[in-house]
Amino acid sequence: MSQQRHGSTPGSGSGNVPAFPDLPEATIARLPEYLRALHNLGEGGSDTISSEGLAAAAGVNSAKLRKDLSHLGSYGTRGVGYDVALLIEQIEYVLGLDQRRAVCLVGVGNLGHALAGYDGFASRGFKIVALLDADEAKVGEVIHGLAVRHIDELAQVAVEESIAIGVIATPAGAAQAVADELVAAGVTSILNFAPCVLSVPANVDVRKVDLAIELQILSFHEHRKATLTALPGGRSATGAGNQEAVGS
Amino acid sequence: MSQQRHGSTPGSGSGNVPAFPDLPEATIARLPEYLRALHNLGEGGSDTISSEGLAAAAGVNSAKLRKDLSHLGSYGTRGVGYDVALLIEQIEYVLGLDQRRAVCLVGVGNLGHALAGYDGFASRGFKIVALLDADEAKVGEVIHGLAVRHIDELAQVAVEESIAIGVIATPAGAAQAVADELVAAGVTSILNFAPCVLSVPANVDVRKVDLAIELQILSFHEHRKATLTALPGGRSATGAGNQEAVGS
DNA sequence: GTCTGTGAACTACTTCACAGCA
DNA sequence: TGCTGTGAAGTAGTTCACAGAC
Repeated sequence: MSQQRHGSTPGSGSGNVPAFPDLPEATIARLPEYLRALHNLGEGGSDTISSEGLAAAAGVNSAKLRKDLSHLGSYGTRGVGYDVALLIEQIEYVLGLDQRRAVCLVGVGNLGHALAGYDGFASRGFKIVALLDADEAKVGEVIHGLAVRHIDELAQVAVEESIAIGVIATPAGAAQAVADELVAAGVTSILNFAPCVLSVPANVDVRKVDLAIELQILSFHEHRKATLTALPGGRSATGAGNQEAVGS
Repeated sequence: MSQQRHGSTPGSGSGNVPAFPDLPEATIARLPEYLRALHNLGEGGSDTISSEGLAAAAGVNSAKLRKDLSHLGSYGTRGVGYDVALLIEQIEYVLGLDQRRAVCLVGVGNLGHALAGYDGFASRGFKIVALLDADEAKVGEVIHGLAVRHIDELAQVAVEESIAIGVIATPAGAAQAVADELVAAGVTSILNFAPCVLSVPANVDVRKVDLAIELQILSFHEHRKATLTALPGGRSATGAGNQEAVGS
């Protein structure tokens, strides 16, 4: 959150590895969107794309896009645009997508089941390599080609499969215990679908997705729109912000 | 961020409807968290809770919580804390949860199937009242007590069931067409799980959840942590932000 | 002329620190 | 005294507008 420094070398001019850019959180959250848009454009055969065009494809304004990309370094050409292939490569590098990251999923209930088979993970470089559950009745069940193992095997699985990211899809009551076990097993990134706050050490990153919260936020806006249009001085229904994207 | 006025009457002394508070987006996104924490506390039997206590339960700091709640009005007592029941009622009112909002889900594939059965919706006041899909093979299938109907019936369903929120869980290629149909049917809030940008009129609110993006953000942080600890001058793994919550 | 990269202005959000009420 | 509510200060993020490379 503090200073932002782009691609140039850091103080202690070290090797050939580009210094790791210190990107604003908001930028990081948008890079995956740009990447997806670029992949779509790449399939369309374009070699280069203007900030205006890419911004439109990603649903942001062009000034924001240019500033975001400028944090990665200069990969555009003035008067021309950005080289699609080069930019894809660069964003994938920064996001760490050039290395395959193994994911384990804990909790194979209703939601976990769907996540286990979600195409979007595999198609974007993430592979679920282990399914775990506390319920003995589920252990052994094969879901999308992977057998469910018992949660007690977590530590062993984490080592065997070099788990990078743990996904928690258990009920809220079990989530903290699972998080503790993930942390103990050396996992430092957690995606939490359980509706609860997790407490973890400072070096562990947690992201939370709560589907009901999203609906509640929409509900607020419905309520707001209804109230404003019903009010005497109410202006036309053309409200404030729409198209809020998720991401901290 | 203009005026904040609590439950009392608005300027143009109209009816008994309290003026609708103009809350910052960031605050809105946190209200559901506070609500969940309050419900947990309420079950524990507490009548009042301090900002410190509620903040801890919701995973934020207490100054932020107090400022957020102050936007709703004064529902705390200095020297004591907040009345749990009163605060729950107030937050539910603002979020529009006192009226039941009907949800329709379009796309009953892998993910849609899970969403149809997701407990978290029902338990927090949202009822999925219709399932729709373009695939004739799926039409008629009963999922969690609800029969799948054909997407062409959308307009009819929207009226019959007074749909307030549409959830899109189709593949990316179909999402824009579905969004257009939802808008045409008068739906003004959309939750989009498809990995694509939707374009909608200004009065329609869209929120997007992209599960792969969440993983990519975590991947970035994994990459960052790995790079920093590997660097000569690398500081200890105790990184910057963790526990990022989703929400714009 | 075109379109990127970026200082500067602006807006939104967070945190501090304390006045003031119970 | 204890704790809320809130101005003021600080920080992060966005948008503008234009210099400068192609």
